[in-house]
Amino acid sequence: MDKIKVLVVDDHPMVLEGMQAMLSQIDFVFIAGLARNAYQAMELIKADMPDILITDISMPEIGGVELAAKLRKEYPVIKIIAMSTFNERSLISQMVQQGASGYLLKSASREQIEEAIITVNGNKLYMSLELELSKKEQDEMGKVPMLTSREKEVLSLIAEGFTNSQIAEKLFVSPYTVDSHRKNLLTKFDVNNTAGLIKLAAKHGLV
Amino acid sequence: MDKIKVLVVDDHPMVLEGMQAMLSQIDFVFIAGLARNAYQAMELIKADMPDILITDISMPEIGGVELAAKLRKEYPVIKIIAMSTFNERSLISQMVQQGASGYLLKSASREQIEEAIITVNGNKLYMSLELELSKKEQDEMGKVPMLTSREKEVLSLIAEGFTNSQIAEKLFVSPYTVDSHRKNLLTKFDVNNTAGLIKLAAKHGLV
DNA sequence: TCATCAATCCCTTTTTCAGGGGATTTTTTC
DNA sequence: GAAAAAATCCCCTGAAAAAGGGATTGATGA
Repeated sequence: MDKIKVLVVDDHPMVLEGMQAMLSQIDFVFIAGLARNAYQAMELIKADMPDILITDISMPEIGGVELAAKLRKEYPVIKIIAMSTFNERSLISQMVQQGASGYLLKSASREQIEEAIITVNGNKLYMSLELELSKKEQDEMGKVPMLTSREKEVLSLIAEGFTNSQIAEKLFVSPYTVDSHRKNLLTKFDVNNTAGLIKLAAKHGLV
Repeated sequence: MDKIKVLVVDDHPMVLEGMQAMLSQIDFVFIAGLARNAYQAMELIKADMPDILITDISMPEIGGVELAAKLRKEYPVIKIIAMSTFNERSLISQMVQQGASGYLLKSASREQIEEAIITVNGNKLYMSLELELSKKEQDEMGKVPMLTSREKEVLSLIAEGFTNSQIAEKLFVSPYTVDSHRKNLLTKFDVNNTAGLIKLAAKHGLV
């Protein structure tokens, strides 16, 4: 078969170099280019359409999520593999929503990268093993209730250390209201104190 | 002059490959070896003493801090450059205490790595530019009081969501004692509630 | 040896939070 | 247009945390 054309986007030179080194060890992969940001990536795509784009999630200016959104509209053929460090798991769902077909951790081995490329090229979803760890975690992900927009606001203010009445002032509502939101969060997510709420905020990328 | 012998330790293959690629572009550097963990590193050091060791801070089993401590005792001649991602800044002081002469971010460019090696080889301290950002931050770092070992224990338990009396049980002390530690933390670090304490715990890598 | 500091323990008052119960009004959604 | 969901507001109780005070022991170090 033809070689699979892969484009890599990451703002860290070390990751870019590492990716290049590892991809060049895979014989069915052709490195279509290396980009340090979304703009460069768009140019390279225009010049030479890749089959797969491997992109970091968090980059300055235009992040991976935005880039994926753009590509889905303009070049829906390109498959996207998102890359992130361990501590950015909360962004997975966002990325998948934006049409990413794969998810790699930056701690991935050459074998995992290879597997991801093959899987995604075969129009299947690839999830890094470390990501789909325990069934428990998956279940938890599945049953995580949605945060309403107001709850997000309140939760992030709680995480910043404001008291109910301070939050009430900021949002121009009664302290009772804020307390209601707080209590809803406690019951909805089955935690029982502020510490739990802050963990929650972290999980949802509100800190 | 002779080439500088550099050994790299990191558990992420991608970083290792990236480092190798970038270091091989520096003509005065000889790559003494690449290790995926502290054990491998110790073996490679025994076989062929490097001038400089570049090590990740957070690795499974034996972390960079422990490795640095070991090397300082057994091979005090080896200079150490610590490497970390952005979000592990709190560990800098620990690393420097353990004798690290340099600090690099994983987002470093080839030029920065080169500079770090030259600086450290000349027996000077190298700090990544991004790390010495604002004076404000540095000042804050400077005036951050130390955590005693007991305070660390208490703080991490607070961050896990335990109440004072639960913590008291775990540590076999009176709830009053736990409360004292809590109050000391609040005043020492100038925060005023649990949310602030948890941020603190995060800053110190206790979560 | 004296001072300092970590770690321990005790008490009180005020504020905030957790958990329980409701109710009303918008805003979505079917 | 009716039903469901989100956002708002209110009250009460008991538990926990915040903020203030102080005291004792033991180790460390100047």
